[in-house]
Amino acid sequence: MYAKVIVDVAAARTDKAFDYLIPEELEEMVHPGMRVMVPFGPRSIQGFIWKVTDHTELSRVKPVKEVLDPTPVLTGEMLELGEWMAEETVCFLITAYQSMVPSAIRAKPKKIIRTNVEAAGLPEVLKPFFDGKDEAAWDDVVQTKEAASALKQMTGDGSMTVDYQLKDKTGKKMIRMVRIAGGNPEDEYSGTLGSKAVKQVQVMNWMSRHYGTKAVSVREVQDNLQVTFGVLQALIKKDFLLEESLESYRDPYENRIFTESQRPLLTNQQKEALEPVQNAMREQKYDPCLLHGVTGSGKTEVYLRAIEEVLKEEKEAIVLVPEISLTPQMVERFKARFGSEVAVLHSALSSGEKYDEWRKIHRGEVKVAVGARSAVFAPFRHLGLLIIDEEHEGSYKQEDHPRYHARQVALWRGRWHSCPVLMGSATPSLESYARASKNVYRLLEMPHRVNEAVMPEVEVMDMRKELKKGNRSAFSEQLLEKMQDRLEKKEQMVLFLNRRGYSTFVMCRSCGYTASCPHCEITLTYHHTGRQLKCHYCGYGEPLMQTCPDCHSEHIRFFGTGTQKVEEELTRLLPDAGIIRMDVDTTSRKGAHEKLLDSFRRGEADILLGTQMIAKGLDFPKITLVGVLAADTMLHLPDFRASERTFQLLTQVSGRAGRAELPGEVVVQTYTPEHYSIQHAKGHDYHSFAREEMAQRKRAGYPPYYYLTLITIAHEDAAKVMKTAARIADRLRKQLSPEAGVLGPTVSPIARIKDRYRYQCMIKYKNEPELIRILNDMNAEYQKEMAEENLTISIDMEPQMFM
DNA sequence: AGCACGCCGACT
DNA sequence: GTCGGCGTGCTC
Repeated sequence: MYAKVIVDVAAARTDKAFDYLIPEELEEMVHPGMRVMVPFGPRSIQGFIWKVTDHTELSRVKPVKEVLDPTPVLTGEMLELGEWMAEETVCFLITAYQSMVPSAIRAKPKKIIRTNVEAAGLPEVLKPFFDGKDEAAWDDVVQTKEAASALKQMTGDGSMTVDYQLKDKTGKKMIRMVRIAGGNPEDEYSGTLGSKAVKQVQVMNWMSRHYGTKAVSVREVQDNLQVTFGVLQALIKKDFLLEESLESYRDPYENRIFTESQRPLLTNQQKEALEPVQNAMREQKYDPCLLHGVTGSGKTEVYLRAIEEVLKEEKEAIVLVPEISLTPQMVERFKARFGSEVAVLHSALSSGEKYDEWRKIHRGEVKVAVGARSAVFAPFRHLGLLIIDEEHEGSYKQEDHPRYHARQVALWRGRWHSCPVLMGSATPSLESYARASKNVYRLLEMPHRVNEAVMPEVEVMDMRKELKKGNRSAFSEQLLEKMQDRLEKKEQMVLFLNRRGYSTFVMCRSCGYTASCPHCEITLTYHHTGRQLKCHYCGYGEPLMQTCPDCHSEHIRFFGTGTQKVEEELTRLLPDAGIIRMDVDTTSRKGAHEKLLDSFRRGEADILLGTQMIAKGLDFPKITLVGVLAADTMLHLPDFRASERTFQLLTQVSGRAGRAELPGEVVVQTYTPEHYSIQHAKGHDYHSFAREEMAQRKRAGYPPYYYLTLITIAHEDAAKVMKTAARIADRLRKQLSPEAGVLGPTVSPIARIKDRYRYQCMIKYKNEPELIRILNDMNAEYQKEMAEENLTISIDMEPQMFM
């Protein structure tokens, strides 16, 4: 028998299956999807068994060295899904498979040197590394040239051998347990143990009374009886107790009690939305559904009810949530309803925690997986439902290889398992909305808020007028008045500004010099903490200059406004207000996010000021005012989705106001109040916005009318990038059908990142069956240049970002 | 991606 | 005459 193995080397030339002989004694236990160690050239590497066959075309194959898993880590479904992903996203097969398993199981083999000579016979330079043992770590030895060359000589004449030792990168967590040895515990141990061993008698009596012969964790015994481990050790030594270890999970939510609140009654529109999903589930039918429900219409409850149905059918469900709305509040709702049936996959978990959650799913110990993008690969075998909350979110698209879109993967899995896929949003992406309009997806509408709550009043402030009045602050007069009003009433408010830092750019007023990153074609942002200018792309930072480096004038001024500057202005304008600022700079520490929100919930501050991350899912009853300080920050980005994103953002943000009894109010400040995305957001009118935006897309030839593929070429040498980009564009124009449009090459919106110049080409097409093949051929042709000259050509099918 | 093989310059 | 530089090519 032979195994076709996909080896763990992400390179074009190794992007295929390699054949290995399965030794007879392993034949029974080898299955596709397991990880194996295989010899590969002079080294030993990891790989996935892709297929098992009884023949090979090759005359000489090496045998599989070691099987790493007792059961496959990749199911048959995953193996096939990976093939599809590799094809669709133009990535290596191994890259696709790697993205489907937790990083913890990608153990890196450690190189070990074993010496076959006596310590005395070792060269002086090598002696310290062995130090009495016959093993040393390869990485340590090759640090110095002398040792490395001595090593080379020793391995050359066979007096040393190099081995690969697989060490578990993240071990399973073990709990130390003890149990009473022998068949029957006694009633009273003071006789058997003697009266001197008071503590030991106490332990034995307590254990026999409470646990009989069952195992107890050492921790529990210690906590309950206030004894040290020494006491237990003595008992183990005397064979009164047996020591055991139990494999356990790291539970990030341990010590937290989730109380099931009263299950709310469904509204009629919720029932109507739920019904087709339940039907599809019962009929075991693939059925993609787009749930368009306004903010506050109770989409989450629909999800929860649909999952209840899945569990009744003894099937499993995946719930995808955007990373930033995967808050403890969100998790709590699922944990409260489904308890220990839920696994949570979250980027903030440690790699060990992620591994544990993954294993619970893999072993079938849980039935529901809630998580961000990568949770779409949860290794369930009997999926009954996939849910994608906030379906329109761009973060469902992975921005590095493999550049998959979780929505596409979810639909693929839904088809595989013949089950419904429920995509929910208050502001569906136009791609999905267009598909729903063409009945490719089933459209489910929930146009009303629960409890008849009214949509908040949205007021649009023209900041141009404020400027004319001489108001140069970040707040319009009206907004400031309303804020003062809320402070007096002791109500809470949220201020939203999609820009962190202090100011967008720093300019010299005398000569017009602007501070920009020396490595990227981007202006530096001033951060007040540390008085530094920072690049948000490569992390470069420098202290703020006192005088202009060009003309030496002292007229350095800040332009644009970031969260830090607004915070400063707020403390000046409203000195009595308590302010909490939330952005990547204040929430980078683990748990900081939650802490800030808790504090706001408890009413310890009046104003929550933040970026993107506060736009979603926060549900605080006392918020009666939401201010969007600069609605057009994202409107003028070089991205055809700019209007859509602005509309989505404004709608999400206004959804924060007035969710409970108190009516909410929204103030949107902008320099372009007439823009349709702002006007329709004001009117809470998704359909009109969609109609107008669709017309725009049609006119300009963008999705959903056309598909896009973005090709970005980057290199240190600007001339080389230009030349290569032009050659690629020519090539594509020749090979693609005349209907396909090739735009460019043009300079990328960010012309240089980390000292590399960037050009891009865009392909627009409707139907181009040969595209994938053509792109793969192109990759193959440039592969040499990419490997040798550090040229990168990245292919992004249906990109979400154009930077 | 590694890693070895192999062919040229500056040292004992 | 050797060590070691990194170009070239392969890995079942």
